[in-house]
Amino acid sequence: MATSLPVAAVAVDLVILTLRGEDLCTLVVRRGIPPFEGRWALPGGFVLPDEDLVEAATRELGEETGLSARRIHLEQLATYGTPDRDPRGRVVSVAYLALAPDLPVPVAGSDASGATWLPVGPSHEPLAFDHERILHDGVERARSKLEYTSLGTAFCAPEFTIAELRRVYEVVWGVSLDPRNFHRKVTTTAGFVAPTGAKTARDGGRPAQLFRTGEAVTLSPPLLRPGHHRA
Amino acid sequence: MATSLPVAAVAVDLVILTLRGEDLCTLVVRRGIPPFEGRWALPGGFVLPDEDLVEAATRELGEETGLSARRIHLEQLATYGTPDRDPRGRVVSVAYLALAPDLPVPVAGSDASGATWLPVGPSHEPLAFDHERILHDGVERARSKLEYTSLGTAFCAPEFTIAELRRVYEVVWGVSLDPRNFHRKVTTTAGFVAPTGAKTARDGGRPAQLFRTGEAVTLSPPLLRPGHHRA
DNA sequence: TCAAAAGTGTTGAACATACACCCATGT
DNA sequence: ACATGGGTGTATGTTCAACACTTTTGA
Repeated sequence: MATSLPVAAVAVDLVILTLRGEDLCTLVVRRGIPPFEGRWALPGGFVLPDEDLVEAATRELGEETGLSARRIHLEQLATYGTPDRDPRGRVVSVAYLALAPDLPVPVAGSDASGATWLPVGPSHEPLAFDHERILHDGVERARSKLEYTSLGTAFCAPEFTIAELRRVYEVVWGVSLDPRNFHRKVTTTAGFVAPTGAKTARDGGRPAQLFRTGEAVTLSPPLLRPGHHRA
Repeated sequence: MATSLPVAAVAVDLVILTLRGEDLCTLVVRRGIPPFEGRWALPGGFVLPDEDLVEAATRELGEETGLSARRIHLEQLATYGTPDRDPRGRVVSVAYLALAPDLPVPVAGSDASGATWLPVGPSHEPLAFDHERILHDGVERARSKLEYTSLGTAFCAPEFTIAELRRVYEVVWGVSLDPRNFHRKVTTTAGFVAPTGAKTARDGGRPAQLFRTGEAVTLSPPLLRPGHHRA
């Protein structure tokens, strides 16, 4: 290719969402070098010369969480390429969205002096670059996908109870759902969840059946109708 | 930025969808130069050094259709960056999806020896590069968005009748909808369409009210419940 | 007067929310 | 026994697909 063609550095950035306690959290790393030194940023890095985009995202995900991408839902979110978004030069960043079950405290990446789970909310300290916007888009995508797909199971451990799955929706949407109707809804929707046969009493009370993620399912009508649930 | 950072050319490609007769069509240009010389390809081009991505897409849209991006819905679709997707070198392409009303026959772009509206179907000659996949993703996105947003109006002229809007859904989804229930649904959904007060009899029979696009609306439940309609 | 398309009214079925009620376990 | 959460049954209200019917034009 001629050098006259316009070029840019291509990066991937990750919005990795998980549930911790009562909060929806995203993984952030402390920047150890300028620009934005000392600020939190989404994990990410440059795409290698012979690497596919999703490969680069998978690699970064593994480096940051220490886990293989198996079991972790990963999808392309959007691409951000405003000319001045990175003071070092033209960087086009392809953002990926990952949904993960509650993971151990992350290990620090090589170019970051620390990593943590940041609760997503109206008031966290602003992220570096345009990562605030990327995070916002990622959370919106997750909320929206939970509404009309069976993706909520991506936030759960390999085996989970219906109550644990329900908590996912309650935290992500900030609503309170009726346990009985929720149970009926997800267990009667073909392909949403698959019973393992096992039971657990880890949540107290009567032991609950354990389920695995079913096939990916599109819901019509959606699981939740906005405005029909208690905040 | 140091030259040691990985670089790629960044392009935008456009999936421009419109309705012509009974077909959903996409704009394609005949490639005048290698690679893939003589094959149909999606319109697109490289992003200029100081240009935002959406700016580049808007510019290409204007060059190809001769129309300003006003009135034409444009949204980012996805980004394609497999290392070998372009034989000339590493090209990362950000695809945009445009939905347009029936436009005049397009003008040929500067680097293309012809342009036409290609009916989207199971059997058209395959497009250049990975554009077949991009087109597929674009059509899927359009189908999906019609289901749970009021975006169908983007396929209509500035003023349209409910019957014309209904035809959009029937063609895009390949179904047959009840005119009376469809009418009720879109006219009673707040913000979907806004009456202009005018009437037209251009479709024959009793004159129909004319409407304009309303605010963008998210539908819950969706406009169509799969499996509830005739093919 | 007839054909064609717009638009309204109505009804039976499907579905969702709310909640009464019973089940199975730990303490 | 009782507290805790799991899970089923059921009534009441809403929404929807189907279609009978009226309205308004052109031929």
